[in-house]
Amino acid sequence: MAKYDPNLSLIFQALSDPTRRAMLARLGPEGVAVSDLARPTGLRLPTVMRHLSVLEEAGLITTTKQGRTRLCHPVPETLSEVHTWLEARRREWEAQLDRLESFLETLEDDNDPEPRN
Amino acid sequence: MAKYDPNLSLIFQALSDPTRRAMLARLGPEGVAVSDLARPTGLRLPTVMRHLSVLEEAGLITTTKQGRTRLCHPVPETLSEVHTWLEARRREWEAQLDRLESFLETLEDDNDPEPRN
DNA sequence: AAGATGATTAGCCGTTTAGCTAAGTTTTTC
DNA sequence: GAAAAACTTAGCTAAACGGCTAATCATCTT
Repeated sequence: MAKYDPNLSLIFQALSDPTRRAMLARLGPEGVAVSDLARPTGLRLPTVMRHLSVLEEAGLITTTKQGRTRLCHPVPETLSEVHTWLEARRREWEAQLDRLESFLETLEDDNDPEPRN
Repeated sequence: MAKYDPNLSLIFQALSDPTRRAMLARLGPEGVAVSDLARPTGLRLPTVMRHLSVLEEAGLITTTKQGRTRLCHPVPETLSEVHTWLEARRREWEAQLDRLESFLETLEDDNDPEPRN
């Protein structure tokens, strides 16, 4: 089933850098060339290459070579892995919220004589 | 509106460590003591404290002192910030998929007269 | 064929990270 | 009131990170 290793550590690590997040946000339909991704960052090309390889190893992008330029494409499926983990935590933590809410409601019951259903 | 700085870098950085993710997954309704979080990790207490302070600075947990023990509580709202960012990327990247799909369909029409299922 | 353009490799450098030990501090508990 | 329990602080180390330059490779363009 799981065709690729989710490796959340690599993914989160990749996402933890603002430059890399900005690059992901600039990705578009046709694929974006390395130089075009580099330009707005103000960083040198080797530095940008490093960022891109981090993103690629995390599975967040794929790249293809066309002539002398390399195009970068987003990989949405990898974000799903993050989403899955997030939702798992949220569900686990909701139990706490539910209990907190009912606790707060009992407080309201003390102050508020309205009937309950 | 935004009452606190989302600081996605801190959040993703905090989530990039498997030990920290495991600790988050062990958080429960009543709050969990530092020692109880430490035990299954096999790490020394100062190391665990470091991890917890990273999580706290990222806004992923809050801690309260009760006597000599410190209890750790999850902060679900912070996960929402991540969720928001993720969904933004997914929406942006979907445009690509839609265009790619229709592009592929045009190819199929050209090359392959067989019906598709 | 030469030069420009885009990417890549190798390697340096200061900072941050994740672990540790050793030595506190503060609250129980006996 | 002494010892145990639970955390805390200070400080060490090796490895990883994020930036850089310099030099090289590969592909257009003229």
